[in-house]
Amino acid sequence: MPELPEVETIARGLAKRVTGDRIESVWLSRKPEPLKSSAREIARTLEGARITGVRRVGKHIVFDLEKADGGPQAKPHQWIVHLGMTGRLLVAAANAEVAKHTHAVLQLGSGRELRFVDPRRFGRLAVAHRAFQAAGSEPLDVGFELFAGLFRRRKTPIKSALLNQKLLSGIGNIYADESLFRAGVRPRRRAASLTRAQLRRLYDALQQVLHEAILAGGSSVSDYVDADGEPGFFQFQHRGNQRGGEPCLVCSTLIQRVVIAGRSSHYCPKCQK
DNA sequence: ATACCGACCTGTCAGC
DNA sequence: TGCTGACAGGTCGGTA
Repeated sequence: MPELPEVETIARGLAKRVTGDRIESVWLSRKPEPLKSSAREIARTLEGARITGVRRVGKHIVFDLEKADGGPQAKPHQWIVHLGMTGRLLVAAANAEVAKHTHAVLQLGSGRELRFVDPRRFGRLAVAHRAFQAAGSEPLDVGFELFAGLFRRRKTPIKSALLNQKLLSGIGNIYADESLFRAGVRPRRRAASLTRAQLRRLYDALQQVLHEAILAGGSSVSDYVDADGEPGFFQFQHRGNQRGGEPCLVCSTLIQRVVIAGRSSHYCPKCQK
């Protein structure tokens, strides 16, 4: 589900709830484990650590950890969570029912639990011991010149380029379509064929869309925390991303649905060139 | 080196 | 009600 604005919202919510808490113990499910690091390595890193912060890097959630052993010079420890399509992180009372498809449970010093639930198992857990970095540029930090340079001489459709995490980290199907709609650019256009003016519009649209979505709390982040507090359910207004066959909200032309790089893509044939 | 495409999983929903 | 097939906001590895 989650793209940059959703992950940002989730990370902020978690930061508020678990920063300062200590991880007493860790349970990881057997089965085909959705782990990038070994279960032993994850457990060893997390157990006994204090969570000093939670932040977003690309589509990853990074928990910064402090271990009792190291002084200020100690190497960093981080728990990295990628939610995939259906992953969720829940802060729950220890006695709350454990949801189906729960793959990890962290018992916290506060008596609560941090749980990772992921029905489809596209999510990934890992630990990192050096500053974790995304593969591509951070969409909210990248300047226009760098942004434009990413697409130079690239023959792939602009939609594919936007989804390529090695170029920009954090954009997914929804926000790619939405920013292309606002910029008036068809998703199949070869990336290198965009004019400078179109790149400018795409850049501005992307910034605008991401900021709006973060302000709205993500597109459809529903109850990512159960237990204590704010439900965090918002609906972001998509202008472009209607279903295929529905009329464009701007010009009433029927929205087309095509498949690009295996992902369904919606665009208005009249508004987008 | 680059770019498609299927595979990885489970759940949901429309249509019959 | 139950079955089938299409689809879901993501990534990876193999292949061309």
